[in-house]
Order: sequence, then C-alpha cells, then structure tokens
Amino acid sequence: MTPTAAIVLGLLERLGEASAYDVKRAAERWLGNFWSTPHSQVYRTTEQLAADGFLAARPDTTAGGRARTLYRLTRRGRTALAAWQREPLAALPELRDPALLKLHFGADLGTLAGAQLAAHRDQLVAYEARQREDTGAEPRGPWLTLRAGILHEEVWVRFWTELLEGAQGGPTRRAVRP
Amino acid sequence: MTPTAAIVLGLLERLGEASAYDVKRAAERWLGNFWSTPHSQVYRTTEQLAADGFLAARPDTTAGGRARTLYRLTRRGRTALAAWQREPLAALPELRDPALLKLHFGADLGTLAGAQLAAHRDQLVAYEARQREDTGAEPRGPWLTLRAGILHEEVWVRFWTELLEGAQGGPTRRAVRP
DNA sequence: CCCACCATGTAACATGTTACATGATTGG
DNA sequence: CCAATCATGTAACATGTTACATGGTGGG
Repeated sequence: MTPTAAIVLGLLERLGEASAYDVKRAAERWLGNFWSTPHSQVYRTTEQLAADGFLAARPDTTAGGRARTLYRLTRRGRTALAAWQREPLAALPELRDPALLKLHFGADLGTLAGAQLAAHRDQLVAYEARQREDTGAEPRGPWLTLRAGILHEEVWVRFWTELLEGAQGGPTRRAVRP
Repeated sequence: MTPTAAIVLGLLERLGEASAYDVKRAAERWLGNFWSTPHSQVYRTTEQLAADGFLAARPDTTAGGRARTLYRLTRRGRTALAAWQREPLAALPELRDPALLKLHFGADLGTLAGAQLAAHRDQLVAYEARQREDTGAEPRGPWLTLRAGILHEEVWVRFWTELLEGAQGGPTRRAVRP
C-alpha cells in the first residue's frame, strides 16, 4: 500500500463514486497542506487499483460532456483501507529541505534566509487563515494535520529568523548559538 | 541541478578525489540527518556528472583491493556548484509525513500517536547527543542543519503528545484545541 | 577456513515530474 | 465567437527504492 494508493482509497471512501479528477481535487483541498499529488499520479493509481480489484470502474454515461471513468471502492478496497488505518507506523519522515542543503554547503546566509523566511511567513499566514475556518465539526483529521503544518511553519520562521539576525551581526559574530 | 547532484558536487569539493562509496559515506555522516541518499543513487549520479563533464573520473590503481573509480571536480563542476550555492531559493518543502496521512484518514489516535511519539523522542535524544559534539569549529553548515532537525523533532514530540493526551481523555473530549 | 560485514557495483521496478494533447465551458 | 481555463487523459523521462551479485577482509 503506497501512500498515493492510500490517499485514493481514503478519498474515495468519503466521495463515494467519483472520477480521478474529483479525487485529485479532493486531495488538493484536504491534503494539499502537507502532501501534493499531481493528477498524473492519481490517474495512474486509480487505473492500477482498479486492475488489482480494489476499485470498481464504470464509464460515465451522462449525455453532455467528455467521456470519463468513475470509480468506487470494492469490498476488497474497503478492507485494505481499514487494514492500513489500523497498522501503527513507527517510521519517521525526513526534512529533506533543499534549503537545508544549500545551508549545509555554505550558501550566502542573508540571501537564503531572507528568501526562506519570507516564503515561510506567507505560508504560516495562509495556514492560520485556514485554521480560523475550523468550526470544530467532525472529522477532526484534516484540522489536526493543519495544526501540524502550523507548528512546523512556526519553527521554520524561528529558525530562519535566528540565522538572519546572526548574519546581519556580521560574519565574525557567532550565529545561532543562543 | 538536482539535489543529489548538488550533494555529490558539494561533498567532492570537500573530499578532493574520492570514490562513489566515499561520497555515500560522507553523505550519511553529514546529511543523513535530514536527507538520505542510497548508494545506488550516488553511483548513478557520479557516472552522470562525469559524462556531463562536471567530474573527472580515474580508475584507482592501488595494487590490492577491488577496482574502483575515483572522481574529482572539474573546473566546470566547481563553477556549477558555486552558481547553485549563490542562487536564492524560495521554494518550500512539504511535510509529506505518512503518519499525517493516517491521522487525516482517521487512524486510531492512541496507537498512532504512541508509536510516533516514541520514535520522535528517540530521534530527538540522538540529535541532542550529536549536538553536544559541536566544538564551534567551522564549517557551521552541518551544525545549523542539526539545529533545524532538533527544532522539528521538538514540535513533533509536542504534537503527538498533545494528541495522545487528548486520546486518553476519551473520544468525547475535544482533542488538541487548547 | 569460514562467516559476517564492508565495498563496489548493476538491474529492475515504482514513483514522481514535466510536458503534450485535446474536448468542454464560460466570460468577454 | 474567441481566448482562457477546466477537465481528462497520455507519454517521456528522472528520481528513488529494492534486490541482486560478488570481491575483499578481518575476526573467531
């Protein structure tokens, strides 16, 4: 069960019968926050899952409009999804941030930190705006992941701010060792 | 310039002439913290960079031992590396954490949060131990990225702890809305 | 001397990214 | 009615992952 497969199954459980495009939009809306899935991936994955019996495929026959395929979970798909949800997960993600690579290899601190700080600040503001839409309604999952995003953006802002202040103090001043 | 290419060039600048295996070990040691690069990637990338003229390749002729190839930066490689270091970078990384996917799709909070909390705690302890080795010597890059790792592990510990406490309060109690 | 592990690769496959194509829809 | 955008895919290529293969080396 790859992450993309889990996403497709999980979203189709919510959506009922839907097209690959619907799944892609739902993924953007609900997961875009911490996980992007290009549409080409979604098309490939629905096809694959259908071939493996996790999804049932059906051509959409509504008169107007272009031909397309609708998918829904089979019993097998439901079972696989439930099993995935139950499995614990001890693996840790990597930061894998290209900006840290540049930092490691001695990029100019002021330039890099400035650009990153601005971008992370914008992201934080966007997340906070989104969070204010939370009405407390179920399901909680999406809001919890949004909170994770906010906490991480906060530390990024802190991290790059410290570096920027260190850099402005001049190259001789010891950076970031409070 | 892909991230892996930048890693290979950056490490070879430090190492002088070295084998793909040496590069792989250096990557583990210096970047393993936030970026993993399987050895098969490193072999492929050195070969590619040599074909493109960024590296000079030379068979190692020391008597004993298996045949291997040694690489070093060409002038062109040095130039490309320097250009990459200068470029600013406004792109943001994604969290892309499979555990957040499970959380989003309604995994059991106690199980998931417990497993994640334990793993992140261990990681945090390991990073802090590593940080104590910092003698303040140059280059600072590696230590700065370690600090980033620590900050992020701290928020993960905080995040999963909150969830775990919320879960223990029972399913009716509102989780994580302090 | 044999087993385990380090070193050095190669290969196959899955996933992710980017680009191409093209049919509907809609706003100007 | 034309252009831009949405919707629906396909294709090519790059990257990442996993497995295989096999030569040295050092310890029991």
